[in-house]
Amino acid sequence: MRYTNNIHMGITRADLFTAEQNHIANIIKALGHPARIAIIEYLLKVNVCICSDIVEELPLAQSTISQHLKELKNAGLIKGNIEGTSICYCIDEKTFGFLKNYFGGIMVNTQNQKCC
Amino acid sequence: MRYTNNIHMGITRADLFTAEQNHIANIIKALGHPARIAIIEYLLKVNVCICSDIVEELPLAQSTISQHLKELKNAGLIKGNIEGTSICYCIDEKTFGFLKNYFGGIMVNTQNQKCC
DNA sequence: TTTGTATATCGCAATATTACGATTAATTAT
DNA sequence: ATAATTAATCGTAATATTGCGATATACAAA
Repeated sequence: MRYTNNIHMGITRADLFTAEQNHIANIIKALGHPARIAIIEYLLKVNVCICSDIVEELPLAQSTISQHLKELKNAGLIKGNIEGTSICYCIDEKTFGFLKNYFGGIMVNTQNQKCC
Repeated sequence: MRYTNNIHMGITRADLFTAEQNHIANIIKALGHPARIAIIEYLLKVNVCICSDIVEELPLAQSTISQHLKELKNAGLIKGNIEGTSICYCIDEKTFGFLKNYFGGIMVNTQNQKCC
Protein backbone atom coordinates (compact mmCIF):
# COMPACT_ATOMS: atom_id res chain seq x y z
CA MET A 1 0.00 0.00 0.00
CA ARG A 2 1.22 3.47 -0.93
CA TYR A 3 -0.16 6.95 -1.05
CA THR A 4 -2.49 7.45 -3.99
CA ASN A 5 -1.68 11.11 -4.48
CA ASN A 6 1.28 13.47 -4.23
CA ILE A 7 0.40 14.89 -0.85
CA HIS A 8 2.52 12.72 1.35
CA MET A 9 5.10 14.84 3.12
CA GLY A 10 5.45 15.77 6.74
CA ILE A 11 2.08 14.53 7.84
CA THR A 12 1.21 11.52 9.93
CA ARG A 13 -1.65 9.83 8.16
CA ALA A 14 -3.99 8.50 10.81
CA ASP A 15 -5.87 6.32 8.34
CA LEU A 16 -2.81 4.16 7.77
CA PHE A 17 -2.90 2.70 11.26
CA THR A 18 -5.50 1.20 13.55
CA ALA A 19 -7.68 3.42 15.73
CA GLU A 20 -6.06 1.84 18.76
CA GLN A 21 -2.56 2.61 17.49
CA ASN A 22 -3.49 6.21 16.78
CA HIS A 23 -5.12 6.51 20.17
CA ILE A 24 -2.17 5.25 22.19
CA ALA A 25 0.27 7.27 20.05
CA ASN A 26 -1.68 10.47 20.65
CA ILE A 27 -1.71 10.00 24.42
CA ILE A 28 1.98 9.16 24.50
CA LYS A 29 2.86 12.02 22.17
CA ALA A 30 1.17 14.48 24.53
CA LEU A 31 3.56 13.36 27.25
CA GLY A 32 6.65 13.50 25.04
CA HIS A 33 7.82 16.97 25.98
CA PRO A 34 9.94 17.92 28.99
CA ALA A 35 7.66 20.85 29.88
CA ARG A 36 4.66 18.55 30.01
CA ILE A 37 6.58 15.96 32.01
CA ALA A 38 7.52 18.77 34.39
CA ILE A 39 3.88 19.83 34.68
CA ILE A 40 2.79 16.26 35.45
CA GLU A 41 5.53 15.85 38.04
CA TYR A 42 4.60 19.16 39.64
CA LEU A 43 0.96 18.07 39.78
CA LEU A 44 2.00 14.81 41.42
CA LYS A 45 3.83 16.81 44.07
CA VAL A 46 1.16 19.40 44.84
CA ASN A 47 -1.86 17.24 44.01
CA VAL A 48 -3.92 20.15 42.72
CA CYS A 49 -2.98 23.58 41.40
CA ILE A 50 -3.95 26.44 39.12
CA CYS A 51 -2.24 27.58 35.92
CA SER A 52 -0.47 30.54 37.52
CA ASP A 53 1.23 28.20 40.02
CA ILE A 54 2.83 26.36 37.11
CA VAL A 55 3.79 29.64 35.44
CA GLU A 56 5.72 30.51 38.61
CA GLU A 57 7.26 27.04 38.78
CA LEU A 58 8.45 26.63 35.17
CA PRO A 59 10.63 28.95 33.03
CA LEU A 60 8.00 29.42 30.36
CA ALA A 61 5.54 32.17 29.49
CA GLN A 62 1.93 32.00 30.61
CA SER A 63 0.65 31.48 27.07
CA THR A 64 3.08 28.59 26.57
CA ILE A 65 2.04 26.89 29.80
CA SER A 66 -1.60 27.33 28.83
CA GLN A 67 -0.90 25.65 25.51
CA HIS A 68 0.82 22.70 27.18
CA LEU A 69 -2.06 22.35 29.64
CA LYS A 70 -4.47 22.26 26.72
CA GLU A 71 -2.58 19.41 25.10
CA LEU A 72 -2.41 17.44 28.33
CA LYS A 73 -6.12 17.98 28.84
CA ASN A 74 -7.01 16.99 25.26
CA ALA A 75 -5.07 13.77 25.73
CA GLY A 76 -6.97 13.06 28.93
CA LEU A 77 -3.85 13.21 31.07
CA ILE A 78 -5.12 16.00 33.31
CA LYS A 79 -8.49 17.33 34.37
CA GLY A 80 -9.36 21.00 34.75
CA ASN A 81 -12.30 22.27 36.75
CA ILE A 82 -13.42 25.86 36.94
CA GLU A 83 -13.16 27.14 40.48
CA GLY A 84 -14.16 30.76 40.75
CA THR A 85 -11.91 32.82 38.55
CA SER A 86 -9.20 30.19 38.15
CA ILE A 87 -9.05 26.63 36.89
CA CYS A 88 -8.10 23.79 39.16
CA TYR A 89 -5.91 21.21 37.47
CA CYS A 90 -5.07 17.67 38.56
CA ILE A 91 -3.85 14.34 37.17
CA ASP A 92 -6.40 12.18 35.39
CA GLU A 93 -5.52 8.82 36.89
CA LYS A 94 -7.75 6.97 34.42
CA THR A 95 -5.49 7.69 31.45
CA PHE A 96 -2.33 7.06 33.42
CA GLY A 97 -3.80 3.73 34.46
CA PHE A 98 -4.35 2.96 30.79
CA LEU A 99 -0.70 3.76 30.05
CA LYS A 100 0.51 1.68 32.99
CA ASN A 101 -1.52 -1.27 31.71
CA TYR A 102 -0.25 -0.78 28.17
CA PHE A 103 3.37 -0.95 29.29
CA GLY A 104 2.61 -3.72 31.74
CA GLY A 105 1.18 -5.73 28.85
CA ILE A 106 4.31 -5.13 26.80
CA MET A 107 6.45 -6.40 29.66
CA VAL A 108 4.38 -9.57 29.93
CA ASN A 109 4.79 -10.18 26.20
CA THR A 110 8.49 -9.48 26.33
CA GLN A 111 9.20 -11.82 29.24
CA ASN A 112 11.08 -14.97 28.23
CA GLN A 113 11.47 -13.70 24.70
CA LYS A 114 14.95 -14.32 23.48
CA CYS A 115 16.28 -11.55 21.33
CA CYS A 116 18.82 -11.54 18.52
CA MET B 1 13.29 32.89 34.70
CA ARG B 2 13.04 33.80 31.03
CA TYR B 3 15.10 33.45 27.94
CA THR B 4 18.09 35.79 27.96
CA ASN B 5 18.20 36.29 24.21
CA ASN B 6 15.78 36.55 21.28
CA ILE B 7 16.20 32.99 20.06
CA HIS B 8 13.25 31.37 21.71
CA MET B 9 10.85 30.10 19.09
CA GLY B 10 9.93 26.62 18.08
CA ILE B 11 12.68 24.90 19.97
CA THR B 12 12.44 22.82 23.09
CA ARG B 13 15.19 24.07 25.34
CA ALA B 14 16.62 21.08 27.15
CA ASP B 15 18.51 23.26 29.64
CA LEU B 16 15.25 24.53 31.12
CA PHE B 17 14.34 21.16 32.60
CA THR B 18 16.06 18.50 34.64
CA ALA B 19 18.14 15.80 32.94
CA GLU B 20 15.65 13.24 34.19
CA GLN B 21 12.72 15.16 32.71
CA ASN B 22 14.47 15.47 29.36
CA HIS B 23 15.39 11.80 29.45
CA ILE B 24 11.90 10.48 30.10
CA ALA B 25 10.41 12.94 27.59
CA ASN B 26 12.80 11.79 24.88
CA ILE B 27 11.96 8.13 25.39
CA ILE B 28 8.23 8.81 25.46
CA LYS B 29 8.43 11.11 22.44
CA ALA B 30 10.07 8.35 20.43
CA LEU B 31 6.99 6.21 21.06
CA GLY B 32 4.52 8.98 20.25
CA HIS B 33 3.86 8.11 16.63
CA PRO B 34 1.42 5.52 15.30
CA ALA B 35 3.99 4.04 12.92
CA ARG B 36 6.38 3.45 15.79
CA ILE B 37 3.62 2.01 17.96
CA ALA B 38 2.78 -0.28 15.04
CA ILE B 39 6.42 -1.35 14.75
CA ILE B 40 6.60 -2.12 18.48
CA GLU B 41 3.35 -4.09 18.36
CA TYR B 42 4.57 -6.02 15.33
CA LEU B 43 7.81 -6.83 17.15
CA LEU B 44 5.83 -8.05 20.14
CA LYS B 45 3.93 -10.39 17.83
CA VAL B 46 6.84 -11.80 15.87
CA ASN B 47 9.47 -11.49 18.59
CA VAL B 48 12.28 -10.81 16.14
CA CYS B 49 12.32 -9.49 12.58
CA ILE B 50 14.28 -7.61 9.93
CA CYS B 51 13.52 -4.20 8.43
CA SER B 52 12.07 -5.57 5.19
CA ASP B 53 9.47 -7.56 7.17
CA ILE B 54 8.19 -4.29 8.60
CA VAL B 55 8.26 -2.65 5.17
CA GLU B 56 5.91 -5.40 3.97
CA GLU B 57 3.71 -5.06 7.05
CA LEU B 58 3.27 -1.28 7.17
CA PRO B 59 2.08 1.12 4.45
CA LEU B 60 5.26 3.17 4.48
CA ALA B 61 8.34 3.39 2.28
CA GLN B 62 11.54 1.58 3.22
CA SER B 63 13.39 4.81 3.94
CA THR B 64 10.61 5.94 6.26
CA ILE B 65 10.59 2.66 8.17
CA SER B 66 14.36 2.85 8.49
CA GLN B 67 14.05 6.36 9.92
CA HIS B 68 11.49 5.22 12.49
CA LEU B 69 13.66 2.25 13.45
CA LYS B 70 16.57 4.62 14.00
CA GLU B 71 14.52 6.75 16.38
CA LEU B 72 13.29 3.74 18.31
CA LYS B 73 16.85 2.46 18.56
CA ASN B 74 18.24 5.84 19.65
CA ALA B 75 15.64 5.95 22.42
CA GLY B 76 16.67 2.48 23.54
CA LEU B 77 13.26 1.01 22.78
CA ILE B 78 14.57 -1.60 20.34
CA LYS B 79 17.83 -3.39 19.73
CA GLY B 80 19.30 -4.14 16.32
CA ASN B 81 21.95 -6.76 15.69
CA ILE B 82 23.68 -7.40 12.40
CA GLU B 83 22.91 -10.87 11.12
CA GLY B 84 24.49 -11.53 7.77
CA THR B 85 23.20 -9.03 5.25
CA SER B 86 20.20 -7.94 7.30
CA ILE B 87 19.65 -6.49 10.75
CA CYS B 88 17.71 -8.37 13.37
CA TYR B 89 15.46 -6.11 15.45
CA CYS B 90 13.74 -6.81 18.76
CA ILE B 91 12.21 -5.04 21.75
CA ASP B 92 14.62 -3.69 24.36
CA GLU B 93 12.79 -4.79 27.49
CA LYS B 94 15.07 -2.72 29.72
CA THR B 95 13.67 0.61 28.52
CA PHE B 96 10.10 -0.65 28.51
CA GLY B 97 10.64 -1.79 32.07
CA PHE B 98 11.76 1.74 32.89
CA LEU B 99 8.57 3.15 31.36
CA LYS B 100 6.41 0.62 33.18
CA ASN B 101 8.03 1.65 36.46
CA TYR B 102 7.63 5.34 35.67
CA PHE B 103 3.89 4.98 35.12
CA GLY B 104 3.58 2.58 38.02
CA GLY B 105 5.14 5.24 40.23
CA ILE B 106 2.68 7.83 38.98
CA MET B 107 -0.22 5.53 39.81
CA VAL B 108 1.09 5.03 43.34
CA ASN B 109 1.33 8.79 43.81
CA THR B 110 -2.10 9.35 42.35
CA GLN B 111 -3.86 6.76 44.52
CA ASN B 112 -6.08 8.28 47.18
CA GLN B 113 -5.48 11.75 45.83
CA LYS B 114 -8.69 13.63 45.70
CA CYS B 115 -8.98 15.88 42.70
CA CYS B 116 -10.83 19.12 42.11
C1' DT C 1 -18.25 51.15 36.58
C1' DT C 2 -13.56 50.42 36.74
C1' DT C 3 -9.73 47.65 38.11
C1' DG C 4 -7.49 43.59 38.83
C1' DT C 5 -6.73 38.59 38.37
C1' DA C 6 -6.66 34.29 35.83
C1' DT C 7 -6.59 31.95 31.71
C1' DA C 8 -7.26 31.20 26.80
C1' DT C 9 -6.55 32.44 22.09
C1' DC C 10 -4.33 34.80 18.09
C1' DG C 11 -0.59 35.77 15.04
C1' DC C 12 3.94 35.18 14.14
C1' DA C 13 8.70 33.20 13.62
C1' DA C 14 11.75 29.48 13.97
C1' DT C 15 12.79 24.76 14.42
C1' DA C 16 11.34 19.82 14.25
C1' DT C 17 9.12 16.04 12.20
C1' DT C 18 7.39 13.15 8.62
C1' DA C 19 7.48 11.28 4.28
C1' DC C 20 9.16 10.32 -0.22
C1' DG C 21 12.47 8.90 -4.01
C1' DA C 22 17.19 8.40 -5.15
C1' DT C 23 21.48 7.03 -3.87
C1' DT C 24 25.03 4.73 -1.23
C1' DA C 25 27.18 0.97 1.31
C1' DA C 26 27.75 -3.58 2.62
C1' DT C 27 27.06 -8.21 2.18
C1' DT C 28 25.68 -12.51 -0.32
C1' DA C 29 24.87 -15.18 -4.41
C1' DT C 30 25.82 -16.22 -9.25
C1' DA D 1 33.63 -9.69 -11.25
C1' DT D 2 28.72 -8.87 -11.45
C1' DA D 3 24.22 -8.89 -9.81
C1' DA D 4 20.98 -9.02 -6.13
C1' DT D 5 19.47 -8.07 -1.52
C1' DT D 6 19.20 -5.34 2.67
C1' DA D 7 19.30 -1.30 5.07
C1' DA D 8 21.02 3.40 5.89
C1' DT D 9 21.61 8.08 4.40
C1' DC D 10 20.81 12.28 1.58
C1' DG D 11 18.08 15.91 -0.26
C1' DT D 12 13.76 17.88 -0.50
C1' DA D 13 8.99 19.38 0.44
C1' DA D 14 5.21 19.90 3.40
C1' DT D 15 3.15 19.99 7.83
C1' DA D 16 3.58 20.16 12.97
C1' DT D 17 5.35 21.92 17.10
C1' DT D 18 7.18 25.25 20.21
C1' DG D 19 7.58 29.61 22.02
C1' DC D 20 6.69 34.45 22.56
C1' DG D 21 4.04 38.86 23.13
C1' DA D 22 -0.29 40.88 22.54
C1' DT D 23 -4.94 40.58 23.00
C1' DA D 24 -9.41 38.75 24.41
C1' DT D 25 -12.55 36.83 27.81
C1' DA D 26 -14.53 36.02 32.18
C1' DC D 27 -15.15 36.80 36.72
C1' DA D 28 -14.31 39.18 41.29
C1' DA D 29 -13.33 43.13 43.97
C1' DA D 30 -13.16 48.06 44.79
